[in-house]
Amino acid sequence: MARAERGVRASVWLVERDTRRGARRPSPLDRERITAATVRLLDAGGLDAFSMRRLAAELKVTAMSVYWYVDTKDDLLELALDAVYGELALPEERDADWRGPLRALATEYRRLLVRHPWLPPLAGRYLNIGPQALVFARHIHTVMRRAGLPDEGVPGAISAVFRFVYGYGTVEGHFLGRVTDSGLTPDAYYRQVMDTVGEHPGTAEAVTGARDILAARGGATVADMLDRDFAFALDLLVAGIEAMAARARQQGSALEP
Amino acid sequence: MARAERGVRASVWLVERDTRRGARRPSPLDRERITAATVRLLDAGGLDAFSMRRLAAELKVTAMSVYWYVDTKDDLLELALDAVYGELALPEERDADWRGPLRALATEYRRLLVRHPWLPPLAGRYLNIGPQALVFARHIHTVMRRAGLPDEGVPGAISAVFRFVYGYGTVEGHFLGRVTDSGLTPDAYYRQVMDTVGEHPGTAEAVTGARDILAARGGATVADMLDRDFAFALDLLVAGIEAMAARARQQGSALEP
DNA sequence: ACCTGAACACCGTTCAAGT
DNA sequence: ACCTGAACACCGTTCAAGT
Repeated sequence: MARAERGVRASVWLVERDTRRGARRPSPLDRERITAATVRLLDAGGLDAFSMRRLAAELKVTAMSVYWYVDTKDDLLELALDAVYGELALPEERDADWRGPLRALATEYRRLLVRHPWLPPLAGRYLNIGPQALVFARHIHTVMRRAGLPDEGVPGAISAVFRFVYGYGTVEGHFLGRVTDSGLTPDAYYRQVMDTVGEHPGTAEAVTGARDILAARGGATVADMLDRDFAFALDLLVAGIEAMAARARQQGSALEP
Repeated sequence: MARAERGVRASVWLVERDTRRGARRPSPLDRERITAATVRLLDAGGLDAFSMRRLAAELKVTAMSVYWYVDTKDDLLELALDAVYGELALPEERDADWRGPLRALATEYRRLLVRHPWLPPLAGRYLNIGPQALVFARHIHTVMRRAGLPDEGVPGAISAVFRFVYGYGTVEGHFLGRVTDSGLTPDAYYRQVMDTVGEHPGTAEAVTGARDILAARGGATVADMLDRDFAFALDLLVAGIEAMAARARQQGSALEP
């Protein structure tokens, strides 16, 4: 594999690739196949359980063969990271309004993060400049620029929405992962954690509030709660964008003679 | 160390502790000292570089001594996680308005995440029911309940604000970590990444937009940009909360005769 | 009660060697 | 051009043994 010679090695996506693959024989290995196997293993076992050796075993190959196609484990994870961005169903770019597409992007991103709980740590770790990530970023920019915000406000508004979704999806994904590990239903697991926390002297006080909230919501499932909170937060963010856009319009017109 | 006998082992904070420490002699080891050393090592080298063996070396003790005080590495990380929540300077709870305290909590949390870039992955991984985390959570609830939102909206609004801060601080912390690794100033690093990305065929197109944004902001430093975007997002969120509260008031009065 | 040493089953990665 | 095997310097954790 060609190696970057100079400067900071910032990402897989910034090193030239040899074009030497002549498909000279049907090798079981290439970057796509390796990346796909990586995603499969990450989905099945999570980030901690993933190793180059396990990947090699999955590909029925010796541990070191993979290193012909990839410089380091980090590079491989960066490839897997970008690959799953390709799963996002992106809305039509020509939509007139910004609200619908923005909600669609946020919802898709949330689903992606929950489906691949290993994604958030990687998305935080690397530069996210792979082709699929860039397409996603472009969509986000296009949509947010249509919201009527001042230009300087666009990056902040994007952060408000998509850092929120990132955080929300991260925590939700971990929660559901623990649920799976426990072998219980989400609701049974939630109740069990609440009970355990409630029994413990140091933490009991903290749950009484949570219990009240739960009761006030009238027997909704955990999944319902997660959906409702997400929806409310998204409504709040859309309302916030509208308010900031209105504020900018007012200030703009106040400056005119 | 006493072990949890039944149920899902969900957290260090849910196992009874023996009260057998009689301070019978000035041992160099106890939970606090071990936790403090863990935080020190995590701050210095990050999560990946941290190991039980390195920690033991730092404490001038054999690798396995630590296991007398702590069941697993996970438990230790959970202790470190909660310990740093104790660094948060929390606002007075009796403040009349909610806006100031909410901004203060968000800003403090952002600073904490950036100061300890190993914190986000751990905060995502564990249950966050340590004593310090609970104090923080109680402050958040108290403040948000004063914003005039309907009760069912409070969890969603908390998510909107603090999942955003979580995501923002995570990415910011990683960025500044890469800056430190590069040995460059934040601005030089940022320029270098932009240049490298701009030179690369696959990614070049993506930066032209970013360059324009940068130019439109008129020579601000990277640190300024991060602060401004965060401030704008926080304004947006406060405006969103106000809008949702107003909406609830309207619907409430519309229902009256 | 607290600490140690040896051992087990793993890691990522390098490097020389095979075909 | 692609794949292998042996080796290096690590991991977290168990377990029997020391004081």
